[in-house]
Parts: sequence; C-alpha cells; structure tokens
Amino acid sequence: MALVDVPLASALACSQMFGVLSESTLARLMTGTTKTFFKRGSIVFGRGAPATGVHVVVSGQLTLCINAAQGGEHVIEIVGPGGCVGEAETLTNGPHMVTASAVTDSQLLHIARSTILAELDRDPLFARSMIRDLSTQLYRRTSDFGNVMLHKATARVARFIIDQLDAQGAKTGCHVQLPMPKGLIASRLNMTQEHFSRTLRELSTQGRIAVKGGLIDVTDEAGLRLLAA
Amino acid sequence: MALVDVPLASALACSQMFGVLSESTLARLMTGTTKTFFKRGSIVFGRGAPATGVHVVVSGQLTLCINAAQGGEHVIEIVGPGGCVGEAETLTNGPHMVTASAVTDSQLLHIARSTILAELDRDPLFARSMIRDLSTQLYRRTSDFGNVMLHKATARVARFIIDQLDAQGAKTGCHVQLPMPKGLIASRLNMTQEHFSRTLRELSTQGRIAVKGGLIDVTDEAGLRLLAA
DNA sequence: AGTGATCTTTGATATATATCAAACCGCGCG
DNA sequence: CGCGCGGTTTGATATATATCAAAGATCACT
Repeated sequence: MALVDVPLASALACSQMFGVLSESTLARLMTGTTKTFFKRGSIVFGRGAPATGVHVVVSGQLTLCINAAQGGEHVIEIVGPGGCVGEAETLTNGPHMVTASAVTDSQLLHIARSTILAELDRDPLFARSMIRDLSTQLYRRTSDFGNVMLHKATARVARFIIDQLDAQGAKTGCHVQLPMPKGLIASRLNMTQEHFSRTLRELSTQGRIAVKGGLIDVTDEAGLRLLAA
Repeated sequence: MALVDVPLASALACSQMFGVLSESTLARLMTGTTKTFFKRGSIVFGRGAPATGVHVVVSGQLTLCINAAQGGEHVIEIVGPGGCVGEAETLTNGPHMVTASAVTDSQLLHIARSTILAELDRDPLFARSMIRDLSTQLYRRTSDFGNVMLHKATARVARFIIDQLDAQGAKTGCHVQLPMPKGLIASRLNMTQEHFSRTLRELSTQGRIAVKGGLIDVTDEAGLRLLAA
C-alpha cells in the first residue's frame, strides 16, 4: 500500500473538475493547495463544521455520511480518485451537513476557500468548470434520491450492481468487484447490512448473480437490468 | 384568480437568481426569454425530454416529480414564485429526470438554453449567481435526501411543519397554511397520503398541533422541533 | 500458521409503512 | 337545494424493512 507521491499539479490535473484548466489557473490554485493524508477510518471533516475549502481525492476513497442526532448514520456518497467534496458548502459558506471520512488510507488535496473564490472571479473557465461540476452533482443526487424514494430494496441493489458493472466496464466481463465493505454499500442504498445480505442471497437463488465474497458474478444481466428499472 | 401581467424585466428581477444582475445582463437575457402560462395540472416538461432552458416561476406553483417506469411517482420538490427549475439539466445538457407540472395556474418565464450559456460566458456575475443557485439547490437536495433516509415519517412531518412555520414567518403567529393538497405533501415526504393523514392525527392527539382542513395550528412548537431533530 | 478484530450471514421477531376498500367531507355547479 | 367529485379520513390487512442476538467467515498482523 505504498502511496506514490504525485506532484501537486499533475494530481490536480487528473481530476474531473480541474483537468481542463489552464496552466496559469492551476498554478494560482496551487498557491492555496495543501497535500493532506488521512488514515483509513479517520474523519476529513465533520457535520456542523464550517467549510474550509474543497478536498480533491488523489488516491483512496471517502464516504459522505449524513448523521442524525441520535447516532444514526447513512452513507450518501462514495467518492474515489478524481472526485471532489465540499464544493456546495464552500460556496454557500454553510456548515457541513455531512461527515466525510476515509474508507481507506487516502491522499487528498485541500484547496482553501479563499483561493477557490478568488479564482472563480478571475477565471471564467474555472467558473464554468465549477458550474458543470455542481450541475452534475445535483443531477446525480436527484437521481439517487429518486432511486431511494421510488424503488424497493431489491431494485436498488440490482441497480447498484448494474451501475458497478457499467462503471467497471467491459474489461471484467460480467464480474463486479464491490468497491467497499458490504455494510457501507448497504447504507448507501438505505438499508441495513442484514437486509442487503439477504437481498444478495435472494438474487443469487434466483440465478441472477453469484456471490463469492466481495466479487459478484452477473449471470443474468438482462434480468438484473429489468429489476433495476 | 386574475393574473397580473408583470413586465418581463421586473418579473425576472424578483427571482432569487436574477435579482442581483445588472440591467444590461437582464436586457440580454430577456432576448431569449418568453412568457408562458400553464393551467393547473398541465405539464411543463416531462421526464426524458431534452432540456430547452430554465423556467422561472412568476406566479403559481410547480411540482417536480420523479416517476418510475411502473407508474409510481413521487414529488421531490415544490417550487413557488421566484424559483427556478431545470438549471441542472440545461447545464449538463442531459434529459430531464423529473417531470415538472403546474399545481395551480402558473405564469412562467422560459429562458432559452443558448441564451443562458451565452450569458454565462459573458457575465461573470451571472456565472456567480448560477453557482450560488446550484450550490444552494445541491445543499438542499442533500438535506432532503438525508431527511428521508434518516428519519421516520413522524419526524419528517414534524420537520415539514416547522419548515413551513419558519418560511411563512412570524406574520401568522403559530398558524401554518399547507401550500398544497395533502396528498402531494405526503408524496414529497415519501409517504402515502393515508400515512400522512394518520401521522397528522397522531401529532394532534399528542397535543402538538391542531388541524383544521389545510390550516395547522402549532400548539407545541418546542415539542415539534424536538421531534423534527 | 495463529489470533484478534472486523465484516458477514443467519434466524427470530418487531415495527414502520404500504395497500386495499369504503366511508366521509367540503364545495363548485346545475 | 341536491348532486357529483376531488380530496381526506378511517379501518383492516399485507408487506417491507429494521432490530436484536448469535454464529460464522475473512482478513490484517504477529
């Protein structure tokens, strides 16, 4: 698990949001950027804290959890390399509504709020990039919301597997590697891990998938897609 | 229910998003703006349709619904005067994921996609305004999402009433006027209208509220806030 | 290889919420 | 005035999902 020490600029450049920016913009952004490292399980920022800026994931994985006063907590998003967290809070200057934590050891970049704001005013291209990023996130969040409201657990699980299949591409054939512990995925799908486990079993007795640990074999993709719709 | 025929510019200017813009920006935006009117129950845009631009609500009310293949449908947002819909889809150029329909007769403005895009490039202030709007929406959507995932129906109802109370301000004392038929509110809270009805009754036997038709009397605000947390 | 610690499965049970069916109400309209 | 109709309430029942408890599996680390 050795972490390659990627230079700041190229690390920024391979994220969705910052990849398209000009050299000079990147240079100015780097002024307010610091490298940070979080060990697996540690908290990047907590609910209620003021947003200090945007975090970019260079390596590792973060979860965004929303947590109730009474200890309950739910994963609402899983962010991998190239992803950003904290944009909305940084821009509205509201407190964080979610807690971000590192699922695995993670290398992040932190870009200070003031740097972001200054650069938004300076570079229209950056503003456009931010607009694109926010729109995409809003679109996805809305889609997730609808998915949870509208579909039953089985359908949500089917959809999740299909999404993973599409995301991991044809390179794996019909195998899907679950990107994190099942408990977290369950939470992301708004169900308990017990229920998730049972649902997986149900799908496999139906012959749609075969589960071996964190590896899922999709044996009836069409049927699964049907369930997911 | 006579609709006042407000001039375009002042209509635009009283929306959150466009209110801060300069005269000249507004003038250019108006070039691509048309007034539209939708009768109660009619559809402004449907799921799957390409986004043609942004709609601004001048008067009336819209619902944004997400609908399943199997006919199920859920309100995810209620938009009143001054609000905007369709930004995310217009900007990502993806198809609409939600269906917008008029709950009451509604006067809208439609600003064409190309006009929006052109003006974003031209006026940094407009870009900033858009960024603020998107961030706010993302923040709110996330909050709603968390609310649905994390809290039980009673808590969601309590929260809704509290939100309405805060929104309608001190001017009404502790009365809240429900902004639309209970069935739609129930859907917005991700529950059936029957369940909503029962929950309201439960809250009222607990002495926290008193319901008379669409008017709710908050008799124990503190207790309600506690439930909502 | 052994050994905790974490993750996962399984079973029994409780609870929240949906569904179906019918009655009820307020209200515009003939 | 009565009639019909959308919206609301109520009751009985079904289903989905959570909770609690314990056993089992997996995996990092010694």
